[in-house]
Amino acid sequence: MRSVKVEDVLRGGYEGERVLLRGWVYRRRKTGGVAFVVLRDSSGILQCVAERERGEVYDIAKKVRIESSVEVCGTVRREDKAPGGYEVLLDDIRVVHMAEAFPINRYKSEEYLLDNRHLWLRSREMTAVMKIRSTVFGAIHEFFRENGYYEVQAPMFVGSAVEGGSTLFEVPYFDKKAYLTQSAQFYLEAFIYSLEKVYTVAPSFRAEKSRTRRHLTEFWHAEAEVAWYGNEDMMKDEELLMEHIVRRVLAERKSELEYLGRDLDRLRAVEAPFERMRYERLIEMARDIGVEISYGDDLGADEERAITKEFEKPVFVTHYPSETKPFYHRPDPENPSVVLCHDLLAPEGYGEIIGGGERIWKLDVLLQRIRSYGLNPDDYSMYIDLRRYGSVPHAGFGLGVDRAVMWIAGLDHINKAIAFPRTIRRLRP
RNA sequence: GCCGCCGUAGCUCAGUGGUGGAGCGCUCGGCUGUUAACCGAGUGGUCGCCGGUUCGAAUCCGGCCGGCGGCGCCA
Repeated sequence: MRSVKVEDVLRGGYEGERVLLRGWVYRRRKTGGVAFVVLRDSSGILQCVAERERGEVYDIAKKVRIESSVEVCGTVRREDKAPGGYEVLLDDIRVVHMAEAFPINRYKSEEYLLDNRHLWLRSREMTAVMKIRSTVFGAIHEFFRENGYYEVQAPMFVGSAVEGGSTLFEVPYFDKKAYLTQSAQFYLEAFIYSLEKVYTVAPSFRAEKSRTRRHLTEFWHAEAEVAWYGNEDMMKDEELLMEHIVRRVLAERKSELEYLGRDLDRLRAVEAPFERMRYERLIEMARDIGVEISYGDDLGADEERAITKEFEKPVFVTHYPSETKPFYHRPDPENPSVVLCHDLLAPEGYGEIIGGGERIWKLDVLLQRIRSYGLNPDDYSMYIDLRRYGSVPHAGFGLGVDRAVMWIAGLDHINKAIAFPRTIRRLRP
């Protein structure tokens, strides 16, 4: 007999029929006359009933431990008292593996769940998040491929820094030192001279000793770089990308969002275009709501939260003072003290999920910038070289995919958005 | 890097100077339909580690280790 999925039974497709189901024991309850085994598979949970008259089936059902793997056979019937409205009256049950006492029970701390993430992964909550995450990654690839981008791959081992400020993880590399990449950007810039529109989805590593709910040391980075694009061109693709991701999740993962308690109307509001706001205006706005901040300051976490709570959908912040951004951003020809860059801030206090902008494409300007930032041009020889042979205006961006998942799923911590989070204090499981 | 908090049974916690506890889990038994079922019995400990104070330390003091939350830094 072919096995069926829980979700298909719950849709009513097998009412009155005998079915085979495979899965894990989610809950077990027993009374004198019947034993209930709630079965979990990748598609949902379903109540199965064993009646005492069944003898051996009942004896097994009342003894099987939570999270044991089982194969069951029985007849599907409607039952209003069962979760989901259907249940299976068992005529056979086979314990594939009797689980040891499962260490996670009704009482659980965040810390314990992180220590046991390999087991907590099978919870309904993590399952919902992982399904949403899968849809987000799929939607990213879908968007880029439908819009003329080529997918490329950049190295994870690098010989020197990409951005000056961020901290690098150092790893032994034979008789040399290597570093783990913090961004594929410089490599993507090399690809635009042949492929013009490129993207990559890969991990980035940052050795920042950040202790916040929005930071991972290893995070998934969706980055793109496009020849002949300016700052505004790039933002147009980004808002369409974010709209596409959110629409996909709403279309395919509604029940998972609802399980997580996400307010769907907040996501339905995410439609392009997004507002563009100059950094200068943002500072004024921050002052209007009582935040003490002066021009040239980078936005603190409190300020960012306060401001993004004012918005219904993501908002672009542009034209930051050049000293608050990395050296490679192109200065605004109309006001060289600011750069043609943008951050995309997610609403509801989630904050920055994208950083991007137009790159300096003229050799002399780039060399002058590198020097004025106190950096060594030798460390950027490849990057500089790209400005010597048919340089073109171009722009790019990087999306923190885990942050996007956190926002879309409405999670309160980024470590709930990734299966095995790596943070300053957590390297296992 | 800075500030704050926590560490006692497999899990969640109570115990704040005098013989280490409860609920859940697990094991056994009971109950004719449960909904994180319920009832009864049993099981379960390096009180994070090291040192100090004391007649006596889970409890007070010092150091260390591990973790959590927040800030700064960033996607």
